[in-house]
Amino acid sequence: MNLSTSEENYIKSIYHLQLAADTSTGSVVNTNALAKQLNTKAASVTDMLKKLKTKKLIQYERYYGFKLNEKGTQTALSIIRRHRLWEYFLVSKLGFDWDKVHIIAEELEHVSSMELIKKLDTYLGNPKIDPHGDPIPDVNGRLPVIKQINLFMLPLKKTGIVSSVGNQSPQMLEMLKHYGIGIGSQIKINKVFDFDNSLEIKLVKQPACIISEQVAKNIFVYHD
Amino acid sequence: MNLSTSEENYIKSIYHLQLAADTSTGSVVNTNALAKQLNTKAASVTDMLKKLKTKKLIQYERYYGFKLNEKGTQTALSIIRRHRLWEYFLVSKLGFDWDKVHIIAEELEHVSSMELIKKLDTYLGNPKIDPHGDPIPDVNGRLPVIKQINLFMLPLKKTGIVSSVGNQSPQMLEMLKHYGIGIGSQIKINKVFDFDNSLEIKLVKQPACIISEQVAKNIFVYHD
DNA sequence: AAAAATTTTTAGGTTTGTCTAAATTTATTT
DNA sequence: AAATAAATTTAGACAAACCTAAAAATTTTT
Repeated sequence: MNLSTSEENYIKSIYHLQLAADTSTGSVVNTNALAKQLNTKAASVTDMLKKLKTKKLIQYERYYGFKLNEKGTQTALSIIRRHRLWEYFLVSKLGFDWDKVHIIAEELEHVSSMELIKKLDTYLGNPKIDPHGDPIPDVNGRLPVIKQINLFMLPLKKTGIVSSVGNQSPQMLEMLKHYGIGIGSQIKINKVFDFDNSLEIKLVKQPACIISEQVAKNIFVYHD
Repeated sequence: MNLSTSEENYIKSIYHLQLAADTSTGSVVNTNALAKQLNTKAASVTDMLKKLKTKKLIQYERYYGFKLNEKGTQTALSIIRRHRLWEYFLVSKLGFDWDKVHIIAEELEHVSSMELIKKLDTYLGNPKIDPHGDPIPDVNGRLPVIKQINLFMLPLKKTGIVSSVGNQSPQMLEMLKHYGIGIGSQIKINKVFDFDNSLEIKLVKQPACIISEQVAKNIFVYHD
């Protein structure tokens, strides 16, 4: 099934709105919300909904709302997979800051080669979490169960892999850069100082250093 | 200047046709040739030429042919730069075979972020030649003067960097994979056996090995 | 349960990039 | 230099994706 960039954007937005939606209403999305999300007008949304219905990607009854069916959901997950893998690439390989990658990944995600995504995934080491801490769906559209915890909760001497950072202000980025902490960094807690809850941490190939409780609480690690 | 994917493809094709054209005619391109190259019809080309003229990217007088002006040429070189950097990435980092990357790079080249290309270039080590042996324009649209020579011509004990391969048949790819030779490999000639002109070569982190004259003549190296 | 407000859809247009078919212009034969 | 052929352009249409404005359906208010 070959989808246009526009169709893909609609599918992705519907997916995100469904997730955010009240499940009690059956995760049905409404036209205005989608129009707002996509920065377009309600009339345009209706046009596209008709097309997505004929392509059998959504369930849609006019005036009654709409939602992705199984095929649509799988399509959305595949697009999200591409988006998040590219974000991971941009941050971990090209050295972009977290907050700059979304717009670029938004373009890259529409490059459709299966082979490309397969090889990119392998090259990146099959990451499970993107730089914002969101899970990356696997080839089969399955979302990994993320055992992401606050660095503060990591048991002493156990290795965690930095998966995301809560505060993405330039100040925080500067500090993390200084400590050499980035997405994917292997990190261990050597000691907790009870006085102020600061932590002595150890990163691979770097001397141990101390970070404040405040910093630690903004760092999330992947830990199995 | 924000160009659509279609406009970019036209600009790129005109550039390539101009290069291939007889310079005696002033490198002027004709409508049918462009239509054929772009897999479209002459009428569509005429439509687009009008638009590219109003955007001041080409010189165009109806019935008299057309060519890129300075602005158009710079635009073309920027697109070609993106294309070739992506091809380099796909081969050297993701492990694609040379002959599979063109179609994918054709999509990636339209992702427009300047920052992305700048960082990609740095990440790849500012390559000068793409996997097909074609030069990669620099940020300012200057084409590097390529000192690409046949491996056979590389002076004994001097290091060359593999830049391209003449024969891209699966058989050749298999053989190169076996020897661990790829684009970017650092290669040295230890010895030439006069008997059959076979070469003893040495690659970084690999034991010396011997390749036939026939193989050597299909390998091109960058050497300064 | 009417009236009012909101949401959604339809109707009819616009732009981009394409097309076919016909009309022009240029080039080549004879 | 006509006649013929080839290349190019115009004219008019079409699909995709968007728009505005008006109509229809639903929901909320009174």
